[in-house]
Amino acid sequence: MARRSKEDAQATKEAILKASVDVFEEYGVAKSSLEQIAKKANVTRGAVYWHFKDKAAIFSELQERLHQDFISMLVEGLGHEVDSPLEQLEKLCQEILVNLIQNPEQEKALRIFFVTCDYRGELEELLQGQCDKKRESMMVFAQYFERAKKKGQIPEHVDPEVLAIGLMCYLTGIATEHMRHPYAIQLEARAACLIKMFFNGVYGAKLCDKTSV
Amino acid sequence: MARRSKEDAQATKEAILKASVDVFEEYGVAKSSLEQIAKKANVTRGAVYWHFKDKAAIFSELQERLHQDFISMLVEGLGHEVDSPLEQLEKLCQEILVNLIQNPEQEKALRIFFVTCDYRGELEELLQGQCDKKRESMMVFAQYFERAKKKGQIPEHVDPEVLAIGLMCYLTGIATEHMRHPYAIQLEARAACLIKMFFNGVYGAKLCDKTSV
DNA sequence: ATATATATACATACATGAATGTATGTCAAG
DNA sequence: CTTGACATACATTCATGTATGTATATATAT
Repeated sequence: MARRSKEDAQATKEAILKASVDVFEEYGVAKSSLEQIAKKANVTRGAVYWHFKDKAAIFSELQERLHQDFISMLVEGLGHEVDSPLEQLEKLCQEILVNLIQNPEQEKALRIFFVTCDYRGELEELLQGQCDKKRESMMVFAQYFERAKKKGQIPEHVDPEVLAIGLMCYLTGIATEHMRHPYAIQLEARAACLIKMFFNGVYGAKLCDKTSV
Repeated sequence: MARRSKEDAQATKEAILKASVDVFEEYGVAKSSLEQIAKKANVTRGAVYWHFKDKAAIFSELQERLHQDFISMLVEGLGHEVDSPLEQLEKLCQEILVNLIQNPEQEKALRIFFVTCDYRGELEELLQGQCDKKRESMMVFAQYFERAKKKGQIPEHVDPEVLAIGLMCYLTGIATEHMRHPYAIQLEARAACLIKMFFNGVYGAKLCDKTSV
């Protein structure tokens, strides 16, 4: 039963990660046992403990990978200058949501980090990492708004950072609600509309500036 | 050591609920043991099992109470007709966030349901209840928008329900981000501004209607 | 009003199961 | 032949649920 070349080892590690996603999603991170994960990956707990220190280590690696994908998607758009950064960002946000609906693997992963996991205890330190990653994304958002401002598409007194924060909250709110109560908000039908609502506010001129309460 | 009149019993039940909030918040719902809760409430697990079937029952009662408070706060505003329902709702939303910051007990409770808890396993059925309650709140939101529409403050083709969904997502997004990463979004300073951003979008005329993609 | 019975409101003790981490065994790759 | 890549076995912890004990409050009968 024993085969263990370098590639084989890497393959079982991937299998463990993949199995973890499924198990985490089905039972919640806290209630998933390494035994369940091992079984789903067709290995024993011995293999799991060989590749990972503990459950938190598995979780951490999954988190790392997901955020990497997400951010690279955002940054890609920044690559080429465009006439209307706001429209570009709006499209991007729609794509993010559509992607979420159409890509079950990604949805599974996101669901784990936002819905089916709490960070108290062993995972607490990983929250800091998550916060940093979000900050990265937010700064990318802010760059879009910054560009729009330079083009005069956003009033001078508006702070791009606040816009970025608002957008981030809105997106995570939509995603979370969608994943927590799948049928409730009917995201497929309403994604574009919901995003548009937000950007209407951005285009508007009555936004408050940095110094307002 | 034993005193157990009707009122005493009620008091210990309250003590258990109060202790549960603290323990849940500190360790996460999944990792909290009834022993910890009992100790914090100065009783034994016997008392806990007397008043509640299991941990899920405690959680359920906490959830029930919180949503009740929240909804009654929303509905209260509906009581009196007002010139500008939109402004009224905007103020209400600001109040909700400010309340969140200033009322630590409420923040603790909310944190439990949004951040420090996952609903897989024993709590899964409670998600349905949560969904229903949110639906209630959303319908209240929708009523505000409906009124604004009747007054011609929102274009005819706009669906109040979508507005309500968007607002709900936005609010939960802000609350969740704030509680997950307390310092990150600086809610105290930005609450009003963030809310205003959203309502700018509502006042705008370019919103999509029910039939748009 | 007093005595008695019963249910209430817990505390204590016990049995069980599940998950964890580690220690050890094993076999093929390098 | 040594180390990497696991599988197996073991010891321990810990939470849960239940069973049992018990003192008091409250209802009931006298």
